[in-house]
Amino acid sequence: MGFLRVAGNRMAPVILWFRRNLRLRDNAAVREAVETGHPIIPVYIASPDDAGGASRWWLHHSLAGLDAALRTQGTSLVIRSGSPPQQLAAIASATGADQLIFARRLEPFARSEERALENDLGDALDILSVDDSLLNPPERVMTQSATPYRVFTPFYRAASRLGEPASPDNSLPRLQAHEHGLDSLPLEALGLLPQSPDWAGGLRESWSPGEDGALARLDALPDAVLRYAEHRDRPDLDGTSRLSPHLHFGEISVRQVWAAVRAAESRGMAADSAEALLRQLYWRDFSYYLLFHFPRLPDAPLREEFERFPWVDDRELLEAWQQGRTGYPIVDAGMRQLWHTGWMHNRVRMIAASFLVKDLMIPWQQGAAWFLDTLVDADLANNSASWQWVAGCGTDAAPYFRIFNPTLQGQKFDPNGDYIRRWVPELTSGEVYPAPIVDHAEARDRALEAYQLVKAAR
DNA sequence: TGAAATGTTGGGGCG
DNA sequence: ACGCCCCAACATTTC
Repeated sequence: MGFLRVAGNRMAPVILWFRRNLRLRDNAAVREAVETGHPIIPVYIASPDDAGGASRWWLHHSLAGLDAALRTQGTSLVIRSGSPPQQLAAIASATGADQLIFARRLEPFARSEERALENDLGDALDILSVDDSLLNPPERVMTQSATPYRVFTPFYRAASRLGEPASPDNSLPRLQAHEHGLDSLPLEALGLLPQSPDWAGGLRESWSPGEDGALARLDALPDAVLRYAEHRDRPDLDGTSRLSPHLHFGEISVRQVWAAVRAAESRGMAADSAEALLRQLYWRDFSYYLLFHFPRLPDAPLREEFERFPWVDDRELLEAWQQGRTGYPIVDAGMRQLWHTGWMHNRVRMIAASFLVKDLMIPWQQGAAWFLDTLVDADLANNSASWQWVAGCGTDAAPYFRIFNPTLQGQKFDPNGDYIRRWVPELTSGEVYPAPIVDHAEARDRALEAYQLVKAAR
């Protein structure tokens, strides 16, 4: 494309629509916008999935960080709410912009947004959507018979054969500002922060949202996950990357994470740890892949026979689980860590989820909804795929009869009890701790019995 | 990226 | 010395 810097700069501006890619470095949409040589109007439009209390808190700070970074370059983020086609059309007609650039998203509502955009604005605007969020776009990994994979391992093999991702471009791009005079909502107007009460104290202590915070976490990666293969299942040890919320909001790219792992490997991180960590990135790809190919993933079981599973709708038990008073220390510790910090160790997520779905037989969708509301890394694809996996109704092999014993899991993965004592202080303080709300052995039998109905219906 | 039930083996106590 | 039993350790099967 010709690059002409016209005196006085009368070139039509480009709209750069930020979505779940709230960073400047190694951002394909930013790169495309910069390469046009045209002035850029950075835009964010409040979206229906700006949902979930903890996630909204994060989003506020991530947007604030992006806006601050843009302001150091003499521009700023135009913040709107409403339907993207309407808002973007209004911006285009007010500024004479003739091009729109954004990173593609894979969630069902986002895809229909993008279709509407193409329909409504495709004639007036040159629309460029780029693949940027995954190692591989979801269409690229298919079976021989051109159907989507349903099981992780074959997916992983096929995706790995496509090679490693490109090296990230970690330089800070320069965005040419455009004098647009557009209205922008103050960030506060989006109402993303908790008001009264302000429950975000634990979140503030635990996290630094935004691209700077993400890069700091990435810098800490080599130390944090040096022994990932041995430590990743130990909630008492702090051996995971804690990158999930940064990745969810696109404050860093998957390529940057990949490169950081490879770099750590070349400086002494064991190969098995590096591989295990990279494998997690493929799990993330797989979740989005499943959501793309099976858009009902968030609400309907992929194994249809589970529609007849006799789930129990019990508000009191659900609340006991949510509030961390099930009487099972490892479960309660996890649920309290979640409530306090907006995050839960992955091993404990599996244990807590298994308890809800199998011991209490409460529908997995209710657990998924709670996680979406309380996790700072709340992510429709990862959350839906993981809950279906735990519930045994997903495509992957996690048979329903695999039932976690919360006591054994605690002994195995929190052998000294450090984790449970940290989050359930009454265990040591002598305060009253609830008796188990169900007997695990009985609950297990009941769940297996219920599973017979599903099997018989198959 | 389970756990419990059931089966098998082998060492050691003991009559 | 030998067979019998107990039971822990490990393996396999089942849910």
